[in-house]
Amino acid sequence: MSVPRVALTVDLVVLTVREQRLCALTWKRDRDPYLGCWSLPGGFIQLDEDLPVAAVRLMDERAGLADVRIHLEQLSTFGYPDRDPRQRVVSVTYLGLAPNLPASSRAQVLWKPVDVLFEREENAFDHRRILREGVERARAKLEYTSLAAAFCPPAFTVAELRRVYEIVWGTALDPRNFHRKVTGADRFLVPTGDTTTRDGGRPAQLFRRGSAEQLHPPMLRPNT
Amino acid sequence: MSVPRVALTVDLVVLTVREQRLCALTWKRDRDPYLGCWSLPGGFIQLDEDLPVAAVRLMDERAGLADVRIHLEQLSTFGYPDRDPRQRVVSVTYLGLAPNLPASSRAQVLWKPVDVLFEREENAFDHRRILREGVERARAKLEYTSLAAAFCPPAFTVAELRRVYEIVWGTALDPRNFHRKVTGADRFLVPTGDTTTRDGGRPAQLFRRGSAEQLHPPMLRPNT
DNA sequence: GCAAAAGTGTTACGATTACACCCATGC
DNA sequence: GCATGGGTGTAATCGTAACACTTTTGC
Repeated sequence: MSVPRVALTVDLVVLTVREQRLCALTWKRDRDPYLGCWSLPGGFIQLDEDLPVAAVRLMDERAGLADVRIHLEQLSTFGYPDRDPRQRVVSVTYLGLAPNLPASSRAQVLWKPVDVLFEREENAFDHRRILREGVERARAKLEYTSLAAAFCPPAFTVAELRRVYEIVWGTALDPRNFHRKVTGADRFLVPTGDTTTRDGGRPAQLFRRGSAEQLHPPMLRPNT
Repeated sequence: MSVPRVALTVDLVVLTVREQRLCALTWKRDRDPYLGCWSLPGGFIQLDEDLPVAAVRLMDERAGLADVRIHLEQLSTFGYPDRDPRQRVVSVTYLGLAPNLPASSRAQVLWKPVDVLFEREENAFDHRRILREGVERARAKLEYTSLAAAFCPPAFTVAELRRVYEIVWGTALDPRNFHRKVTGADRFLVPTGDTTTRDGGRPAQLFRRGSAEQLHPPMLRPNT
């Protein structure tokens, strides 16, 4: 049986919160097509490699985030025929959520605020659309999962967690109600016993992520 | 540049509600591998064809549901190296939700209850896992979208819609609270002006789907 | 009349909101 | 002391769950 074969890439939407903005990891293209435009880090899969394995490998090779335990999940697969002008390329996309870390030391790999990527800079292929899907997935998942903590360092305060929600959603949240809700959610946060004054004011308790993956009840975005 | 190429299939999880059960469309394999086992309808993509286009084409060729306007959305992509014993095949999967219709007249294509497929019958490839993902997606989407109506005929009663929820979720719902909630949800249901006594008892209003895609507020499953 | 299913009213409860208020630190 | 942010208490409101009750048909 002879069947058509296509080239298959894995492309990564890697998000973090840094300097009060939601940022994505970008790769500045140094060859045609789309020379000089930003693209998402990614690459071709190998023939003996499962898709999540390829995503982890490319997170190392292209994003410079090796050995970082970050959340990775599959987004959509894009495959309309002319999305790459050279040949038929189908792309399986993955979403990664990372704490605020330096990216690769390569100048080609940079964190950029997603609003800048959406509004101003020239993008390669259909990567703006893929980025938008990743950002929307992240925004939605903060509501009903504990993934906001994936943007935080190992120990963090309730206010730092709240800032993640506020920055990703772009909305202000009441600090007092937020505190009550996240500390009351089952197995979301585990107190470390330490406190910090790094945010100023009265010392705040430090927490680490609990075992919960789903939030009961969910954190709902205002005005929806 | 030489890159590895893989064969790409689109496989379909097509669900309906018939005879009080949630059913999926199955294809009985007539050749090796997995001769005699059930599989999901699907097939290889063509080189000049977008993925959703291939899904629609296969819905016709393999599922026998041409010209039926059913909801179609992408599920995951599966690609671990040995999922097909013959060659590296990556499968992009789609979920389709259909009203209760006869499938193809081909004996090879049959509606089967999903609980039977999960528990008893021999499945080909990893199609049991794909089916499970489709069923879980459908169950989750009934909560916050208007997709339950995709299982109903063009005009339906509130009780018929409720039975869809009850069968897909496997839980009983209070008919009175359900009625209030769905008729109150913004643009979910539009009265046709007609009534029917096909369910017995007092005549029930007939509705068709409104323009809402998201439900505000959502329909929540009991006990979760 | 009686069974069956449609549809409405009502009350109790749980979660969310808005905001008053107190607490513990740095300076 | 005073500014800053951490954290608790409380009352109004909204949505839901449970269930009594009325309505309209077929037989």
